[in-house]
Amino acid sequence: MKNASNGSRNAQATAERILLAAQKVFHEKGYDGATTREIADRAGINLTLINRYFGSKLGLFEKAVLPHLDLEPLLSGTPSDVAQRLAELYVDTGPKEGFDAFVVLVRSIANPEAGPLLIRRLEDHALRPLIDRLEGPNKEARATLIATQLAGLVLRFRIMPQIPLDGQEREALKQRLEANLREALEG
Amino acid sequence: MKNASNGSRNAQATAERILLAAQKVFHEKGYDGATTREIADRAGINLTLINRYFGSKLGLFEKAVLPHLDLEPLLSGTPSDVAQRLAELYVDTGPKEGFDAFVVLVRSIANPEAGPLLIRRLEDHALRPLIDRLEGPNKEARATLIATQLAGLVLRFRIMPQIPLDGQEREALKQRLEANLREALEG
DNA sequence: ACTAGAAGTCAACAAGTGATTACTTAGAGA
DNA sequence: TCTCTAAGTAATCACTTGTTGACTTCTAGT
Repeated sequence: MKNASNGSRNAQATAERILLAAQKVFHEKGYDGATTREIADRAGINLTLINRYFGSKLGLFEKAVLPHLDLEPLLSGTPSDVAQRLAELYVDTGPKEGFDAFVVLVRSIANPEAGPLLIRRLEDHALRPLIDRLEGPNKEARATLIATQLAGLVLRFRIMPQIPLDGQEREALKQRLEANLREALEG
Repeated sequence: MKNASNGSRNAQATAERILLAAQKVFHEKGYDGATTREIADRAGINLTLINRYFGSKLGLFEKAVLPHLDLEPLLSGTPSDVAQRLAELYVDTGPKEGFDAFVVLVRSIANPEAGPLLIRRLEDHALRPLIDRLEGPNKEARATLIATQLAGLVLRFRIMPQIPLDGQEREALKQRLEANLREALEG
């Protein structure tokens, strides 16, 4: 058989397990706080396989995190659609589990190796698509206003969710945010 | 003489030099990236003095950074004053030198020891003063909108200043931002 | 069944980290 | 001048981290 679907000794499946574990650990601890040993333990694989399959910790980071740093999928539809979608998504007092590349960005931006990669990726796959999506004058200014607003919300609701927010206040915030976003999107 | 004003062998002056060096290094590298050795070198003092005067790296962080994490000084005046001041201050394509506690916040938020300290401090000396300053309904929602917008701007202009912004776009951004801020401040 | 090569394991290194202990030196008060 | 305490220094520990090279085990193709 050419492609072993057996559980053990499957390089592709192993690499996938490493990627998934890496996403979780990078999400929780950031680049500096994440250790290759913890990633290996959570993936249930041997430590050295990380270097074998991804070259280095940074190589793993690039494969596990960078591709998911992308705003484009959220930008389809009318300005009203987009504003509503973003407000609903980013004013989120809910779960903190799972993997969020933008959370990883904030928690890894200080690292001198991961930081520049994240900034370039953010520029190419978040700022740029946002600018290109806009019509009318001052595209960059409006895109910046939107992007910075979203970045702040990531910090507030996904990184420091410990600070509670009343349900009514949350609704009010969502409405005001949506209005601001729509205005910036429409021009 | 009771208080030596001589250059050498002055504990207070030495502690001050350590604090200043620590601010710079924490600003540039964040909590994880900053090493006590680099702080000691830049301060021109012996490594062990850090632990003698501040107990630990975290103790130094608390003394050097936390007190400066404070939004209150920027909140005096009318809503228009505040909005204009904040827009001028945070849409800043200028220097990246010096010490900015909010930059340190972002670059250190991932650390499991420094992070919680920063969040608590931010809540008490940034969010809370902002809420208390507002009048009318939905104070928390409006304060959150303002705070998150400012946080995003810190990320955009003080942490990733590598991405340039045209002067005209910068002016447009400032105007739009100021309008948004004023609206949230006034209610 | 045999075997070559892929997949996985083991032990360890080299560098760097925060922190501690014991020692030396300077300088103000007697 | 002498001395005693505070200020400063040197050496090093204990630990973690990313990474590597050599070894073992499994499995697909013959």
